[in-house]
Order: sequence, then C-alpha cells, then structure tokens
Amino acid sequence: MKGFFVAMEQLAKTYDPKAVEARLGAWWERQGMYRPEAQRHHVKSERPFVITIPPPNVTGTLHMGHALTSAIEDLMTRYHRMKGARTLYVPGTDHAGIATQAVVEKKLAKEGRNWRDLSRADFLEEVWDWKTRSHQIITNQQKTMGISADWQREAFTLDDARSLAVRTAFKTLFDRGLIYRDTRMINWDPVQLTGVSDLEVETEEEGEAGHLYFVRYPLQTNRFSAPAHAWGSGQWAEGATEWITVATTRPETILGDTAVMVNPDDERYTHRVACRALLPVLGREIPIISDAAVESSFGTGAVKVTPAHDFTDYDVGKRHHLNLIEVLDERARMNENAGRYAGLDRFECRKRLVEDLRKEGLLVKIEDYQVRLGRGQRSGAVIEPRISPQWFCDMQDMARQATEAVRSGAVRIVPERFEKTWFHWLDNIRDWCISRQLVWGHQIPVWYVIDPARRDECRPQGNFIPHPSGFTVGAEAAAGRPIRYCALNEAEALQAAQADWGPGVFLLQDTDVLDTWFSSGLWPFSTLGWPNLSDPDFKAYYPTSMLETGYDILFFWVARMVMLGLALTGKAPFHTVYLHGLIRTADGAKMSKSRPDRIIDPLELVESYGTDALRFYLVTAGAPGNDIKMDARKEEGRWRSDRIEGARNFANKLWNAARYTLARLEALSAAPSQGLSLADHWIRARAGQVMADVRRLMDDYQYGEAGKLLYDFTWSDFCDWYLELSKLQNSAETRQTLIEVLNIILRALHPFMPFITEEVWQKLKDTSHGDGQPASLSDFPALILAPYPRGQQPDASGQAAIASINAMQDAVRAIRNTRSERKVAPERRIPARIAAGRHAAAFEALRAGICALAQVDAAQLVIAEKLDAPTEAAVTHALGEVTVFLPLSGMVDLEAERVRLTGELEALEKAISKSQQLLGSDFAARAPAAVVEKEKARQAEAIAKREQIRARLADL
RNA sequence: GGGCGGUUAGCUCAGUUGGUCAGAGCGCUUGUUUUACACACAAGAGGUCACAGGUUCGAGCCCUGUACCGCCCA
Repeated sequence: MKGFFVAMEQLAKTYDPKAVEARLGAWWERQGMYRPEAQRHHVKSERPFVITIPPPNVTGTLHMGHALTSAIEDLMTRYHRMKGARTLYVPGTDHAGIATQAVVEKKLAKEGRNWRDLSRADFLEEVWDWKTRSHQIITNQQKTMGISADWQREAFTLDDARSLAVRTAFKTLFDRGLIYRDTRMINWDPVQLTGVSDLEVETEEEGEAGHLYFVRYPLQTNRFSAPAHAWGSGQWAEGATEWITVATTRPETILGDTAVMVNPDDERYTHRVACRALLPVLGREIPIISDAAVESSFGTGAVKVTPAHDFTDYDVGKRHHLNLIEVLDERARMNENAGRYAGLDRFECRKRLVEDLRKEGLLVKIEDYQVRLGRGQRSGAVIEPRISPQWFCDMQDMARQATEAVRSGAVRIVPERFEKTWFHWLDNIRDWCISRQLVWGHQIPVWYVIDPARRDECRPQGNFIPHPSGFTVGAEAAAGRPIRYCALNEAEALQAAQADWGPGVFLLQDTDVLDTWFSSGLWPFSTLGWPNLSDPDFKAYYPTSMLETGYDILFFWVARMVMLGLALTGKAPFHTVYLHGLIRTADGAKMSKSRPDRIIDPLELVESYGTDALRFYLVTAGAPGNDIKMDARKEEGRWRSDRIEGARNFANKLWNAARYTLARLEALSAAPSQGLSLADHWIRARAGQVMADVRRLMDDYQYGEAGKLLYDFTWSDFCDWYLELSKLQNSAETRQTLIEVLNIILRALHPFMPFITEEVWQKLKDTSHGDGQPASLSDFPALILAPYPRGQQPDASGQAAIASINAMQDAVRAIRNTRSERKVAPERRIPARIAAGRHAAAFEALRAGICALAQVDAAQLVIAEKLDAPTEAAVTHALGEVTVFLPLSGMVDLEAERVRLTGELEALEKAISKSQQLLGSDFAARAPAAVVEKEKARQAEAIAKREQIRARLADL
C-alpha cells in the first residue's frame, strides 16, 4: 500500500492544463508526429487521409468559429491517424484581398493617414507588416488549440507557389475561353472603389428604413412641348396638363432616367404607352414604354427607368434600346450629367432634389418604406450597380460539372440537406466577376500592347494607376495582331508579344487583382504542388479526403473549389464535405459578425478552462450543421461558460480516475492471479460494446454523439462503478483490467482531448511496464500514433456479466434510495435480504461490492435465489428477477410502505394491461418477432414484479 | 416570391434506418469533509416532445396543413 500513496502524491489533485499543453504540443511537433512521413505504423490498407485547412484570413485574430473548425478538423485528423491512415493536415492562411486591405486602410486612417496618399509599394509594405503580425497570432492560436497540422507544409494564398498556381489557373481558363473581359453592370463598392461579386453583397432581410417618393412627370402634349421656365423657378412645369406619377426609392437617379415604364397588362396606363414624358430638372424627352418587368402593385404601377444604375433597368434598357446615362461617379457622387447637382454626394443630392421637386409641385407624396439595400460585405457601404469593365469567369459548364459531382456521389455533402442548396445555387449561377480594383492580391496575368504615343499617359498618378486597357494600340494599327497577352509571367508575355510586334513592343500588365476566392478556390491542389503534376505531394495526396468548414461559405469557397478542381485537375478536390454550424453569442448573433466586444478570443477560454475542455465542448455542443449558441457570459472581465466548465470538470474527472488507477497499479504490481472477477469481466465487455458504437458514430461523422458516449462510459461505468468495485479487488487480473480499460478510454478520447490523454497515457505506459502491457501501449512512442480502439460485441459470458452487474446496480440504487428516503444515517450499515433469482451466484460474488456501495452490513446480508419475505417490518423493492428486502426495525412506517407499494402496484397494473392490449392486437402478428418477444419479456417482468408486490402487501 | 432549419425538462441542447426514446449537462431540492476527484459522491423533483389532422399494429422520429423564430436565395 505504500506505493499507492507515493504514486498518488506525484500527480496534482486537480488537473492543470497549463502544465502540459504547451509542452506536449511542442513535443509532438518536434518529434515530427504531425507529418505523414513520420507515421511508420500506418496500416497499408487505409487510404491516406488528407485535409486542407480553410485558410483563415490574415485580417486579425481567430474567433470561436475558427476554434470550432480547429476542434473538428483536428479530431478527424487524429482519428484517422490512429486508425492507421497516413494523415496529412495542411495548414495555411488566406491573404483575403478586400478584407485585409480594408482593415489596413482603417488602421492607417486611425493613425491619421490616408492610404491613397501612399505609393502602392509603400501601402503594400504596410499590408505585409499587418499580414506578418496577424499570421503570427493566428498560428499561435492554432498551435494552442493543438491542431496536428504539418507546419512544414504551411501555405499562404499569396506566396510564390500559390501565385504560380493562380497564374496557371487563370491562363488555362483564359486559353479555354472561360475567362473574358467585358463591360457590363456589376456591383460596385463606392467606398473601396472596386467591383465585387454577387456573393459579396449582403441584403438585410427586412430592409432598412427609407422612403418611397411619388414624383409626377409632365407629359408632352400639343400645348406643352417643353418647359418654358428654368428649374428652380417654381414654374418649371407651367403649362403641363397631363402627368404620369412614378414611385421611386432613389429620386436622385431621376437624372439618369431614359424612360418610364408600365406593365403591358396594366389598363390604367394603356393609353399612355408611346407618349413622351419630360424629365424633371433636365427636361429630357423620355418615352413611356411597357415591359413585364414592372409590378403593377408597386407604387403607382409606373416606374422610372435608369438603365445605368439599376440591374433590372439595365436589362430593360437593352430590350428597348434605351440610352445609358451615368449620373454617378465611382465614389457615388453626382457627375457632370447631373446638371446643377453635379458634385454632390448621392444622398445630399437626394435631399436637395426632393426639395426642388416639391418646389416645382412635382412631388406628390412621400411614404415610409423599407428599402432593401445591398451593402458591401467588408465595407458596409451601400453598393451601387455600375457599368464597368471587369474580368469574368464563365460558370455555366463548370457549374454543371460541380452539380454532377454531387449528384453522382463523387462528392458527398454532410449533412445531406445542404445538397439542395448546392443544386439551387449552381443551377442559377451567373458568371463570376473575378477582378477587383485593389492593390493587395494576385495581379491579373494579362499584358496589354500599349500605343507608343500614349506611353506617358499610363504612368502612375500617386497611388492611382490607370488601367492599361485604355491605352492599347488601335485596331487599325494592330492589323489583326493581339493587343493583349495572357502569360504566366512578364517574360513569357514579352516573348509572345515580340514575336508579333517586334522587339520594340511596350507591354503593361493589367492593374486589376483577382478576387481572393479565386486563389482560395485552388487551395486543395495549390497546397499540394499543383500545377506541377509530378510533385510527390500532388501524386500521393490529391484528391484530398475531406473539406471541413462552416456552411456559410458553401458558395464562396466550397463550390468554387469543386468547380475549379474539376476544371483544372479533372478531379473533384475532395470526396467529402463536412459542414459545421455557426457559433452564435448567447443572444443568437453571429459571432464573426457581431460587435467586437462580443467576439470571444478562444485563447481566453483556453486560459480559463484548458484547450481540451474547450475542444470537447465545441465538438459535443451540437449536431452536425447546427448552429451553436454559446452560453458564454462576461463576469468580472472574464468569459465564463457553464458548458465549457462541464467539459473542464470531465477532464478533471479523467485526471483523477487516472491518478487513482496509476496509484493502484503500483500497489498491485505483485498481486496474485485470481482470474477475472465479475466486475473485470463486465467492464471489459462494456468497453468493447461502447467502442463499437463510438467507431460507428465516428465513421458516420456523429462526433458529438460519440463524445457523449465516451463521457458517459468514462464517468458512469468506469469511475462510478468499476473503480469503486476494483477497490475491493487485489488480483493481477484487476491490475490488467485497469490498464487495458484506461488505455482504451485514453485512446478513444484522444481526438477529443488530445493533451490530457497523451499526458496520462505516457504515465500509464511508464507505470504499467513489464509483461502484460498491451501492444497498443508498448509498441507506440506516443498516444497520438497509437491505434484507435476496436469495438467488440460481448460474447455470451460478457452479456451475462453485463446482465448481472445491471441487476446489482438496480439493487444498490434501490437500497440507496430507501436509505435516502428513510433518512438512514450515512455511516449506519443496514441489513438486507436479497432474493436474486438466477443472479444469486453473481450477487454472492459481488457481496463485498454490494456492502461497500450500499452501506450494507456484511454480517446481515442474505443472498439467495429465493427468500421468504421477512416477518418483521421491511421495505420491499421488486426489481423483476431480483427482490430486495430491507428490514429496518423501527424505521419502517407500515402505512407509508403500504401506500408506496400500492402506488407501484397500480403503475404495474397499468403497464401490464397496456402490454396485454398491445399483444392482443395486430401488433403480435405484424411487428417483427424480436420486438414482440421484447414486449412479452417486458410484460413477464411486470407480472413477476406484481406478484412480488402483491405477496408483500398481503404480508403487511 | 422560392428554399432550408428550428420549436423536446427552468436554461442550453442530444435523440439518422418509426418499436424501453422520453435523455444529457447546467440549474434546483435533500444529504455527505466515504482514504481518485467538492471541478466530487449519493438520492430526488421536473416535459401530453409548438399546434391540428393523417399514415401505421406502433410516431419527437414519416406525410399534410397552421403558428412563431432563424437563415439562405431572388
């Protein structure tokens, strides 16, 4: 027993994550255990498991969403590594063009500097500085989270290898005619001064508080052909006799109107079609047209048409050959076409124009209206539809292939319900605007042949560089030669151009950069050496196995990876997509979007509870694809969460179970062989049973359920029952069982709680040295590389052990219940008589355990197959096969006992008659035999109990 | 307007082939300094699984409809 206490002293009474996490993380990495090459123990038949990290943006720090990502991905990685697959988890970060640029712009603004005053080179230096700092924070966070990624393969979307991949991808698609440049209406961010894709525009579901303005336009008639008075005179419309009233939320765009339109089926306006109206302010003659695009129920049924500033109107304009008149500039200020309002911001213009309309008697009314505004995802600015030359990627064929990949099962989406979203989006896809007018990103690999006469005009003006497409040689001079070249680099472009144009040709590269998602879209293969098809990583690890991310970027990222992967590598880049839910704050707001004061740095929670607790919580908090509302609240400046606290308590439970077990192993090191006890047998059978379920759940992506199962097994079966029973056993077999079951628990829990399990496992390995150490313990240098436990359905004797222990547990609980109800003093040992039926032998074997667990007096414990009810007053528990009598002289209230038993009897009668009814119905004929048998057994047990209780009541 | 998800114990949530499925954690009540753990142990209270129909021998689980909440797309 001496060794017992010594060993106990060695481990702290409470688990201290700080003492082990950093040390173990560094050790695993230093030992190369995160690298696939280091896994000498891999099982040949297992396919490699490859997962690339969703590269976090280098905009700042990671939030809880990233922590969830890390927890799940690393769980998958560690699980497959332990299952014996060669495992590669590729880490990296994303340059996040528009987002990072916006963050750095803001940072400079805070310092009182305007980024547009800086040269591009100087600004880029600022961004790189930011990137470096952010990257450092992010990797520190990820290492703290314990992700077992191969850091030697770390990638960045803007590093040299990824840049080559981007240029190659662009050129490949360009050469296939799938990337083209065109001038069309796109979404324009007037704050960041760049085009953005459809996906980057966000619309508030309910709309925002705004107004609907009803404005009347005078119609041209014989007597009123044009305004005779100046705008602002108050008499502008003098002489007009007929009017058409339009409703608009954007009166300032009236200046760009080139028509008024009504629905062809709207009889109110039939007679107006083909009339001409006079545009307020400018007096421009515009036609009244009919087009089905108008909803008659909106406003007056007549709407203004501004083809240059509205998507619908743009299409209408094309159909009706209307003029395009732009009245807004790139910053959404009124331009020279706005007449007297030129130079005003759009909102200021709106105010003034509405006032002027009122003055001229053209404003009919203003109603409150919820306006659905599109806002830039990063800038929050109101997005303007704008006609602009941009690069596009033709999505039609790629989308079809991506659809087919999921439909055919080549790509599986988990949970399955997201497949519908996938199909819907891809079926309605529009071409992707891939160019951005930013500085931070992959410059488009296209070079223009510049007109020699205009070379000076293209020079940078401060930080502004004119787009070279405006300075190319003319068509005549080109004489059929290309005026732009797409190439992998400038040298190649120049070589190609010189072949056509001679040595003096002057080229300038396109100044636009690519949408960040274009480079992210190549991630699963750009990180593995593509476009070098003979790169060993590409050959060994592509296609990857798994893509794990939040469902909010299914379109942004996942769909584009599948499309680009299929188009460029001919293969879907992964076969499974696992989508997790979003982390929300206690009041349901999206964590990533919410106010900064609500964003939780995972490291704060790690500081409070430890990484393992945070990880276990995140993985078991919800079901796949479901959002997780965190219960975190701030107390005294510190984030607290009851759920994570629960996970921390579990870690501590495991720690103490191990602490006790390790001490016992020392104490039992010379224990004699006595054969497996019933308890030993039981816990082994249970372990096999539980692990079978855990494996099934893990392979079915039910990580939360698997975690809960292990939690219950560890806490209830192992700690509450087995460890308590083992205290009474001193055999070599019990020592062996302790080793094996703890070993199973540690291995099974490792993907959930990597640090504490490795720490304890190493100690178990040291303590259990010598013969009989399981191979899964002795043959591996670290738990991270040890095999995941196999499940095993219990054999007949295992099932018998489980049945007996279950019966014993029922008996013990019944006795404890009575002790508590009757307020028996905790230290008082009581007599008990147990009629255990077929479990009699088992109960006899468990005699000491029963006495210890239920505080029964060993001298007064009678166990037999059958027993007569005691003659003295006693409490009776009818437990089916087992009956427990507790003679508690002087403590049994006969009347109370009669009431209690009568109550039980009534419940049983009810259950029996319900059973009877069921068995008498079609159920017996229609339900599967096994189910019917079960029901019969249940009824039989109820009847047995009833008889026991009836007999007891008769005795009372 | 189209689509998806949610509505289960006071709170946060599990419950995937319809047959002990009515669960967990936290909280609550009552005991306990039991020599691994008070970050614990033991006992207990607490829900007609949103509502209305339907299918079925049998329905939180399948179908239809309704209400409310959330999200996505137009």
